[in-house]
Amino acid sequence: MTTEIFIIQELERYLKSKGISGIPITLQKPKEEKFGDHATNIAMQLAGKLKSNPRSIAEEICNFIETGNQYIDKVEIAGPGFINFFAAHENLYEQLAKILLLREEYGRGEIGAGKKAMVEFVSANPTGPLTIGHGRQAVLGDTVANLLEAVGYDVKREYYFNNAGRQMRILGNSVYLRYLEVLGQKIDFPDDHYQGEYIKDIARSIYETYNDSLKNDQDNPIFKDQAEQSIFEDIKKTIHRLGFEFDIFYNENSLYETGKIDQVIQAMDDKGFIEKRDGATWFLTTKLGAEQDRVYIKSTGEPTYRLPDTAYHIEKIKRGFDLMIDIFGADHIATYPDVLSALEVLGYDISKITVLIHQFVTLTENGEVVKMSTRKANFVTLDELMEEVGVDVTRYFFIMRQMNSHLNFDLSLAKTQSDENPVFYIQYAHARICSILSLADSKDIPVDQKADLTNLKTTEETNLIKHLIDFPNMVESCALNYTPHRLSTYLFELATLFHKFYTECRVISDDMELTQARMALIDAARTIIANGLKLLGIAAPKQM
RNA sequence: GCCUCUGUAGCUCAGUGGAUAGAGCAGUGGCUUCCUAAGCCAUGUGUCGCAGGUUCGAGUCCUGCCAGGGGUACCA
Repeated sequence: MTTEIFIIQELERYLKSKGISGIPITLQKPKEEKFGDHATNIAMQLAGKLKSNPRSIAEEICNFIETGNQYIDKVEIAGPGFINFFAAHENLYEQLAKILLLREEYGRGEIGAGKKAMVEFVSANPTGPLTIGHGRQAVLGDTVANLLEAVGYDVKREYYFNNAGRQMRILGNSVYLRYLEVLGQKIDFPDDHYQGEYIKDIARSIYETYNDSLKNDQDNPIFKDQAEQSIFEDIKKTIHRLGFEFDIFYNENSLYETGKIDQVIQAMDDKGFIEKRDGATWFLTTKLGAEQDRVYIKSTGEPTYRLPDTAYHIEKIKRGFDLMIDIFGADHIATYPDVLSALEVLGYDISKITVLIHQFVTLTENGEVVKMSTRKANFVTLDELMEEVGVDVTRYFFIMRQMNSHLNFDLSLAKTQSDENPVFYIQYAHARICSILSLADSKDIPVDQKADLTNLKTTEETNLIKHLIDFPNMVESCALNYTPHRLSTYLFELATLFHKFYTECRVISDDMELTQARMALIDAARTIIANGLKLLGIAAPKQM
């Protein structure tokens, strides 16, 4: 039982006694200390309903609920009718002890227990190395998955890809042309082909194996296949370096092989949403209120992305997930509504599908915008970025901003001023704690599980405790609202509170009781920082 | 044109319909016989793009407008 839960129960008891229902009880954390630890606006919400003024309702509530116990110290009415609750310290200590008991498990929840979730992200076709744009999506997807796991879901990370089609043909031909170049032929390399240096590397490795035996064999699948294999290997290495693995690589091609694509067309036709026109097959989205119809199969016989995507989502639904998350970049914002509406036409429940859109990363270096494109060669790869600034900084930068804001990644700043980065500030708090604990250890002062926590009385100490015990709420809120960036903000604030505590309160002193209590406190802080950083995929170093 | 994201301090950005809108960076000045100064403290900065509306209460929700990003292909 926490103070928060106690307050909510008391307020529910009050509403019940008045025979009121349908009023949501919301607690908020006041920004200022003088307004207590929790506040509710319920009196103001009730004012209209009870035809009374908020302050007198608030007074009635204050008299109704029990105070002076282990949960609430006192209650005050303020402003237009806020009821401010001051948490009893007893409960703070109780929650703090819980952190030390549960350790790595503290912050984990049960909301998703027994449910299966899948997060589909990155999903870049194997035409080139992962770029910084993919990096944001990779970190976002992995962190969302971590958060869902933390609240109990069984989560699969899935990468959907297509190794057929026009782009892949161009990729194969790009390799072929570079291969001819290796053979000393002068070639005319088209603009729409893949310009990157990695294409030349692949061509050279083909030359090393086959010499010039393929020079008149432009259509040999070896060019595309070698490129795909080599590029995919690199992509997997990059992902591994970023600190996670995909559970499933789902090949779009399998949907053709098993006839799933044809089944979608057939089913859509049965519902009357298909029409052949101008040699193409159309999805009649105008029947659903759209401005124009969309092409399913081009006159060349090739499907557009909508068709396989729809088949893929049907498969996802059939695989029995309770929650399906798609993560797309802003350039795909127009692609998913067609897929979802097709699923609805076919009678599938799309309420379990959540589409998260993230905005682009703008890369700047020396104040200038660096344009990124896979086909043109002037991109900075995710690998190069990690090389420059490290994995921890990379992950932190990508997660620290809300996903639908445009992320400005200042490369020169990340390179040259990385020691002023907030991620080091958080890691430093962790390292400092480890340092104190190891010093205590060398003096034969162990962390005592039975330390008397009521010795923690200063403002710095109680502020730190209050923030620490908010961690489970934070994790749950970040997971359910898909706001992973808030976890980074939370950890930054936690580090601030710890550094302030460190400055004001000496941990190891002659007062053994106080020393033990403070060691318990910093041990709890270390645990929360480590748990939080783990969710972000960032290391918690013991020393820096 | 239509759809969509964004607009908050000099810069980069937080901000769950609540109380006097915050942090980092940049600037200035201070703090270390003592557990890591990668730290702490002090100092100043706002037409929350503009105009209406809803509400007891709006940076937050709604409408319109302005500016920027991204879509609006028989590309993905």
